[in-house]
Amino acid sequence: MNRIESFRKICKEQGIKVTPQRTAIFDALEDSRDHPTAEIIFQAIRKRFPTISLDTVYRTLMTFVKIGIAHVVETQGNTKRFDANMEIHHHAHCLKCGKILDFYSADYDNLEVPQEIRNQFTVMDKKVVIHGVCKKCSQKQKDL
Amino acid sequence: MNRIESFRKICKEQGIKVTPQRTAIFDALEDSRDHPTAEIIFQAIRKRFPTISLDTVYRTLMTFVKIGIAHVVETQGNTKRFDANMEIHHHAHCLKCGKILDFYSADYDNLEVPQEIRNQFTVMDKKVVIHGVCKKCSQKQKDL
DNA sequence: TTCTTATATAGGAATCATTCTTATTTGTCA
DNA sequence: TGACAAATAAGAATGATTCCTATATAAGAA
Ligand SMILES: [Mn+2]
Ligand SMILES: [Mn+2]
Ligand SMILES: [Zn+2]
Ligand SMILES: [Zn+2]
Repeated sequence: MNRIESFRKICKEQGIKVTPQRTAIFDALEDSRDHPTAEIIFQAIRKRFPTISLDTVYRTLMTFVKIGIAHVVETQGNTKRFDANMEIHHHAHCLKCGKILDFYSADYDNLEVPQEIRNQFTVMDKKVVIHGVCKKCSQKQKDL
Repeated sequence: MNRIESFRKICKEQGIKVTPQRTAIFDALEDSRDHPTAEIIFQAIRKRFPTISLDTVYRTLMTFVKIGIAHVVETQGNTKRFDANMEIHHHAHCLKCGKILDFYSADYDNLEVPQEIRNQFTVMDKKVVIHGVCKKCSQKQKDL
């Protein structure tokens, strides 16, 4: 079963329609491993889909989050960024250029949520976020 | 040395002026343990400081981040939230009401950043973010 | 204390991100 | 092949943040 077939299946299961827009947005999101914004997805799709509206992109991405095939990434910024990588993983953010890198760590995954929190929250997700400056940006700083 | 004296000292060290606006904003941020937005700080200060501008609040909060006396909180949302709690700690977010709870965990703090990331990033900060639904919001759901 | 000047602020306009409204179109299923 | 609920396009509206610039002021020098 290829990507598109599996997407159709998920839509069926969730009772939402398989539209060309949704398919294109899903495709674009899966293709990019770099946590794109709605605007970036919009621009990417526009080439082959000149009448698509930015609103549809936002709406669709949030639909994907609701049905569990995408995540909104935690950021300090004012722009939502989306992630189609649904494996358990963690993020390293560059505070200069905004790049977000995925990484995997069994140690991190196995951390227990403290009892104190489990008493007060129904936990759905747990993620480690690392802030720093990437190599490229450090280099740029030195060059000045 | 009280809060205001220590704030004056930090400003001196960082070479920025001690203005009544900055003092009031710092005070308001320290008073709130609930990760307020710039708008909330603005409204709180406005009472005693009727001419303060929202722009000053934003600018000042970002100055505090730059000189290391505040953090921008990681969120999925489109509004910046600020944190004057500079101790090492972690966050639990309620996805329904947006509440952000601090928590402390030596286990979390002691996690090593993977070599893979240290090779590519100068790490400045590491934080665990837990997503879930708080008690109050779960209750509300049931009541419907 | 007074003067000087680099910084900071107020206020409003501008910009960017996101959501809403409504008329139209289109998957889906009988 | 319809019927109809759901989805989309387009543009307006809203919300968050930043920019512009004239004015005010903190802080060090005299
Ligand atoms: Mn990711
Ligand atoms: Mn906190
Ligand atoms: Zn970078
Ligand atoms: Zn809640």
